[in-house]
Amino acid sequence: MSTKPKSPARPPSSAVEDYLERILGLINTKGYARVVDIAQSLDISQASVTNMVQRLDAEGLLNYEKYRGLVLTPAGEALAKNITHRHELLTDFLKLLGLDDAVIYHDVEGMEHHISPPTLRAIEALTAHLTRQPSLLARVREQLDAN
Amino acid sequence: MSTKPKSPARPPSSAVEDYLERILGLINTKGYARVVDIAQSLDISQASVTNMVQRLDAEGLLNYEKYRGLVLTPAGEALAKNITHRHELLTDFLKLLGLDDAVIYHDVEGMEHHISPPTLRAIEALTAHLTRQPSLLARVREQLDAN
DNA sequence: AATCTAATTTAGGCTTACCTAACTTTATTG
DNA sequence: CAATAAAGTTAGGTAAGCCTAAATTAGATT
Ligand SMILES: [Mn+2]
Ligand SMILES: [Mn+2]
Ligand SMILES: [Mn+2]
Ligand SMILES: [Mn+2]
Repeated sequence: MSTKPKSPARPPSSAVEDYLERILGLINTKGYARVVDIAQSLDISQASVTNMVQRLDAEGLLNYEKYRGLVLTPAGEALAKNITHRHELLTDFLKLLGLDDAVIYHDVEGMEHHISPPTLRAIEALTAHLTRQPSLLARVREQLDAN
Repeated sequence: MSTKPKSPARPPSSAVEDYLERILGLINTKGYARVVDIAQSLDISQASVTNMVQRLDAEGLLNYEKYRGLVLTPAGEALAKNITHRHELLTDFLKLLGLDDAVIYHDVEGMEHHISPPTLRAIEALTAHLTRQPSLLARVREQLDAN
């Protein structure tokens, strides 16, 4: 059987992607993701996190037991890994250009939600090739530092 | 005297940037931007456009005369030119990678709102240098076409 | 000038995604 | 094991951005 389409199945919102990305990150580093952890990590109130977690449960992206905890479903984990991949690839690309880490983080956190698969693949390929062209990168950074 | 800060002066939302960008575009191509033009062009209802236009007037980004028309203020025009610049630069960059026009348009329309000045300058410099490296670009596109 | 039509505005609603304050449940600890 | 503290939930709100339907205004047509 195929996965059941809850509705027309809109693409996940930026907020949903950010929650899933962070939940996966917390699970990978702490072993679990409690409401209070997610709230601190995203700088959002616990009440808002509870609300979103219940919604993600209803949408089949995670299993949530009230007052207990949560685990990502296969669908939720797939989305989480996907957004994480976009985040990492964009970060790698911008690092090549010698940008400040804080700037990179801020911009990536927004842009990651608007990159389609073809664009992602293109930037991935470009990043790989640029890594083998330190001379070109050096010239780019040189021009940037000159202002 | 300086321009008056209406409030803490948050950065313009993506919606505000999209409206301003489109209004400037319509003025540049048709000479004017009526509510009905903006609505058609953004595929948003006329009622929503009226609402936003009144808000942009209140925020000092354009001057609106009810039932008549609108003109961008210097502040609104500056913002409009700025977002337009981000749009064009990102488009130029992605065009280098040989992506489909529709994909480029879609992704740029989202990403343009999340690019800080340093990142924009870096991509600008990279685009300039890549333009002089057709061989590298050819290799990148080659790898992309191979899947 | 009265009428018809296109453009615009207003009124009333909806959804997403956040908030604070108050309450409940679970975990810790003396 | 009762009391306190921490975590989580619920209730009630807000603001941005959108919508449709029902006025209203302006411009064009007879
Ligand atoms: Mn993000
Ligand atoms: Mn991210
Ligand atoms: Mn846009
Ligand atoms: Mn744009």
